[in-house]
This record gives sequence, C-alpha cells and structure tokens, in this order.
Amino acid sequence: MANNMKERIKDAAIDLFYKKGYFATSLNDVAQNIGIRKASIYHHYPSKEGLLLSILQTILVDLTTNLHDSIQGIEGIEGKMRAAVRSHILVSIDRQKEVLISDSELRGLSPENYETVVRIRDSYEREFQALIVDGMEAGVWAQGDFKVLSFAILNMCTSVAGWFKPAGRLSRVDIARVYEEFIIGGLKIGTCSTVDSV
Amino acid sequence: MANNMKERIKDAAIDLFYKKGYFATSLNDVAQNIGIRKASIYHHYPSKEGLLLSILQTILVDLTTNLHDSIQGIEGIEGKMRAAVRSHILVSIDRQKEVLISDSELRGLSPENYETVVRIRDSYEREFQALIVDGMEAGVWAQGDFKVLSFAILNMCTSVAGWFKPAGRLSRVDIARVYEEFIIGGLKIGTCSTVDSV
DNA sequence: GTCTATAATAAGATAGAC
DNA sequence: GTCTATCTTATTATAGAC
Repeated sequence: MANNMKERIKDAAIDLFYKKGYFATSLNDVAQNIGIRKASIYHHYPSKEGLLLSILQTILVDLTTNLHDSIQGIEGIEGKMRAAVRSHILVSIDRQKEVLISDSELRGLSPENYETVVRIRDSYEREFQALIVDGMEAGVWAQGDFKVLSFAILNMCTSVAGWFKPAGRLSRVDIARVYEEFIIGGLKIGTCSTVDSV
Repeated sequence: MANNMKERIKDAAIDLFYKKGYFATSLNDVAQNIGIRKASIYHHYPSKEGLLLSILQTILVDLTTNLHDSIQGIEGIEGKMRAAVRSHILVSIDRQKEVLISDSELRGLSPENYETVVRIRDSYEREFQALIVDGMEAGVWAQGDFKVLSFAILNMCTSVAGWFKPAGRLSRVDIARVYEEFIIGGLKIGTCSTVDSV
C-alpha cells in the first residue's frame, strides 16, 4: 500500500471502481475504505471524475511504456508482434483492475477528458496496427482488414483482465503463451493453408 | 418501435444503458425518453434491476437460440465453429446495444439474479468449449488450453459490440468473415507450421 | 394504466474550523 | 491536511387519485 494519501486514495478508488464500477462507487465508499472522510479527498483531487482521469491516464501511459520496452531491440515483425501481445497480456494481468477500468469506464469522462484519454489509447492501438500492416506487406501475415484485426487482437487481450484469477490453474506466462500462439496463428492463416479438414 | 408500453420501456432502457451505462441512467431518463412519468415504469417492472434482468435474459437466450439454429445440420467441427463464430458476431452487431450491456452491466444484479444470468452465459460458453475440445481430439485444431481459448474467442467476438458503427466501411458479413478466418487460423496453428519468418 | 405527490435516502461538492 | 457541517440536487421507490 502506498504511504502518501494521494496514492492511497487512488488505490482504494481502483479497487472499488473495479469491483463495483465507477458510477456505483461513491466517494464516501472510497474514503471509508482508507479511514478518512470524503471531504478530504477534495484536497488531493478536484472531483470524482478527476480521480478517474488520473487512474486512466496512468494505466494507458504505462501500457504504452511497457510496449516500447518490450519490442525494443527485437528483430523481425513476428517477434515484435509476439512481444507486443505478451506485453499487453502481462500488463492486463499485473494491473488487472486498472486495465478493466480503462476498458469499461470511459463513459464517466466529460468530452474534453474523454478526448485526452482516447488520444493515448488510439496511439497505442496504432502501434499494433502498424505491426499488422507491415507484416501483411512483408508477407508474414495473410491479407485482411488491419483495423478489424487490431480491434480483435487488443480486445481479446484486454479481456483477460475480466476473468483472470490470481489463484487460477495457469500462470501469467502460461496464459500469455496461449494468446501469443493463437494470435500469431490467426494472423498467418492463408499463408499456410485453406484446407477443409474433418 | 414496439407498440406496447412494456416493450417501449425496455427499448428506451436498452438505448440509455448502452449510451450511459446502467448506474448512470435514472428511471427518470428512461421515462422522459418515451413521454411517461417514472412512476409508471413500476407498473410494468418491479424495479430498475428487474428491468436490467429482463434485458439480460432476453439477449442471452436469443444468443443461445441463434447459435443452435446456426450450427443445426452442419457437418464437421470446423464448419460448426465457423457457423458459431458467425452467429456470435452477427448477433453482436444486430443486437449491439444489448450485447454490450450483457458484457458490462452484470454488476448491477443482486447475487441471486447474477446467478440466474451467469448460468445462461456459462452454458453458452460451454457450447464453444465443446467445439474446441472436440476439434483438438479430432486433430482439427492444435493443442491448447480450451478454457483460455474459449474466453479469448468469445470476448474478441463480443467486443464487436463496442466499436461497430452501422455507417462504417465494412458490412456485418465482411466483419464476420475477418473474425471467422482469424479464429480458425488461430485454432489450427501448430497443425500447419511453427516456422519463423522475416 | 398513468398520473401527482412525496417519502426516504444518498450523492457530489463546498465552507470554514482546527 | 483532515475534520464537521451543510448545500443542492438527484435518486429509487411507494401511496393514492383519476
């Protein structure tokens, strides 16, 4: 647990927004969770929405940073895509609550704040789209609609945050491997076969 | 638009729960949308949650029915999986609002109602899981964790409801085809190659 | 079957004491 | 930096007239 109050408030909010949703959580819930009164929250954040905004910006920036670190220095499009998928899956597991919030609570934002957040998300998506387009041009992947494929891949990976349980059968790395193989296989199809079997 | 009031209330609720979310929507919003007072809603539904429950049950049952109709009479595991994916994608597009609600608003339910809804959803998921397991045993698909793969496939398809726009570039059938090829390719990987290219 | 009126409660946010 | 107290507004839900 963080030792400064601003972070403790944020951690409690992440926990509650994840469990109950943003609108179903009151600032009173958040305050009670850490033993303060709701009025004190306003010393650290301008509003409930400001608290949400801070959570969303942090996780989206961290996703982007982790992506860059992960594909840094890797040669080849397939290797880069494998690393990108692993990065997204592992962050979605390690930062499960924040990723789920980033996937479901954007409606809590005003138009201006929504714009700010979606800009970060879109630039993250474009990095995956570039890997798809480059791979198609290089003949690594089959042809297909790169935008639909990027939505399919990213939403599939993000949804891990909706079902992962720390005490489950599989390790985070096991899960990442299943997604990695499945996605690479899907991107390559057509380059290997269109045989009808069984 | 439905002509009886019970359905008109439901349609308005679907529209608002989709746009704003369940907790951010008040029964006053719903009532104003169809020109009645909020008290009148209680003549048709026992509570706000009862209205949500009705929406969720309808779409989950309809998804199941459409799946059965779609794979009915189709021979072969690959053909059945292709039909199942098409069914899920097309319903997620045609009933976009309800599918999005079914994917994001289960937290609005009491434990008992949550149980009721999740039972339907789980039995739907098990039908996809059976197609994955059967295909692995028959050698149509590569080996892999069938549960993780079922979550990956279903969540990827469901997420179409989050981004589809009726005025977009691609038709509903075009989109379904992209998903179908991608998913079949992912399930087959390992049966065709593990070559590292580029 | 829909209405007006209201009960009961809780929300986000602010003022000002300490 | 946190508190108590309060403002303002909105919510779900119900009672009872028409």
